Amino acid sequence: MADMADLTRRLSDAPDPAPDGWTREWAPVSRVRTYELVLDRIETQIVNGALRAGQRLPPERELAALLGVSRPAVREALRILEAQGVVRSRVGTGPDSGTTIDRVPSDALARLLRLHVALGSFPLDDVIETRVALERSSVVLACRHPGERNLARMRAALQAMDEPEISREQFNQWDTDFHVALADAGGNRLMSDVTRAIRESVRMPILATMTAMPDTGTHSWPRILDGLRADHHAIFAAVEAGQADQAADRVESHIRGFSIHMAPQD
Amino acid sequence: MADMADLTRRLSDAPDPAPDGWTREWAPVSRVRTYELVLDRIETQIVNGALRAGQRLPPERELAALLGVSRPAVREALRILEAQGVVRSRVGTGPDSGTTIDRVPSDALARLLRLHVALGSFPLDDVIETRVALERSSVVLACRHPGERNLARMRAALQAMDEPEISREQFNQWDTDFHVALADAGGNRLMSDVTRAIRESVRMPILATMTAMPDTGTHSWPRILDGLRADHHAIFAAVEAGQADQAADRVESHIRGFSIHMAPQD
DNA sequence: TATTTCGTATGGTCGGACCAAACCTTTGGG
DNA sequence: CCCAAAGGTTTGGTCCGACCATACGAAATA
Repeated sequence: MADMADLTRRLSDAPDPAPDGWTREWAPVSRVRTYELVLDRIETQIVNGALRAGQRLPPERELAALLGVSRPAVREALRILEAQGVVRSRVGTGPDSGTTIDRVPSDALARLLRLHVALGSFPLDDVIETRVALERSSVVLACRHPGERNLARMRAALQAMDEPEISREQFNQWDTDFHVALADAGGNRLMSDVTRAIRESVRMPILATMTAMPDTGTHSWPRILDGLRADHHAIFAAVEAGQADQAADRVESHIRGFSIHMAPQD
Repeated sequence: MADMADLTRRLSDAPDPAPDGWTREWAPVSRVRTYELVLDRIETQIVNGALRAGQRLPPERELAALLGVSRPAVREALRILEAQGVVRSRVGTGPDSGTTIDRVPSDALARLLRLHVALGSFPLDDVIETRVALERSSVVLACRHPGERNLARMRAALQAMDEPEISREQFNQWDTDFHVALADAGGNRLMSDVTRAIRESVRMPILATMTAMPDTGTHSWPRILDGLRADHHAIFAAVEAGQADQAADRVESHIRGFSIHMAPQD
């Protein structure tokens, strides 16, 4: 509990900042919601380094009492931290029980981007452009030390995507796996997490584009499919051979090549 | 309310998926928390496109009744969406009141990354590497259409950083502004938001590094400061002149050059 | 008509209660 | 003495109901 010292000051002790020249009673009421105060307090501790991965927070009831707020307020703050992959709550009395700091950012990132891509917070072209930048860098890193495990994942995805009767859904799934493995092979956790989040966030738009493709003709799905397969094999070959520049260029043209078929957002 | 059709099915109506061969009563109890069900329901509507930016959600009480859950459960889900910049809640009765869908991802991204960088979810080297990749791309884009407004922000930051007696804190602040303006000038919202989030997430580590620098000697703060100033002016000149490759290289060497002074994470 | 007042819808906050899970302790039998 | 069963304790999960504060809109009033 020594590290929790800052949590023991009641939130109400923090004086409201009164704007210059205004009397205290005419100062704007605190429109800061209670859970935000709790959140700020915990986040400050984390940024200060007082709270570290693996550490336990006080029980909800105790925390609420310490901060002078209600349990729902504490819970709302903890829910947010949990959704951010910063905290994990477990019932019971064991050493793993209660609320502890843990760091699992990738799902949180993916959720966040998925929602905002769906909402159109980011133009699709911007997402594509960012994806190109990140996957280029990832693949360059991957060419140095790909790691047999990630290479195996890519091989499995390649083989699955070569299946003659593969559906668009299945292809899309394996394509995601391929690119995620590629990003992981780069060995950069942040780049990999963001890349995975972006790839997953465009999964639905990509699937919609694939589904809209006709079964015959120049821009038919079978033709596109063959092109994508060839792209993947070429990218993989370049990575395996350690040809960074070539791999990066192939990834870029692969992504851009498909994206021209995607309709702009409504 | 037509769009809310899917929200009118009570959550309890969804049958628990019983594992194959297991009788219903021996099936594992739902360890899925109630707020997650609410969250999934709303997120699905967003991804499906049934809920769009600007639309209003039903009042909390009504939503709770519709879904057959308690108001705290609904509130926890809404708090998470609010922390993700997906939703905004306002009291009152006006047209802007209640909970509406709005999209402000940048703060949410920044918060998320800041916490995870502080927690060491990402090695500092990975953060630097990602920052290089994104800022290189940003600056290349910025060279095409910088936009007078962002150029002006950069000029202001440059001027402020040239102040002879500037403190490390102030310099760090203006440096952040400079890089954020640079990212904005690229015109790519996602890249800009992620870049800003990353730059802000390393603000504290960078400040700590600056503060640890001695006042005299080869690696003293005054010398480093002069180098950083020169870097910024060179980057700005390249952007203004539209020399994309040069600008990108200068940004990269600027970031890497300082990062070698940063201690690895504990 | 303009202004004030009051009602109403809505989120914000709280306290309390009970449940369920998980571990720990005690108890009792062998 | 050991081990299994039973019960206790801690902790998060869920819900209910109440009350407050805000902001708008409608009704009453000058």
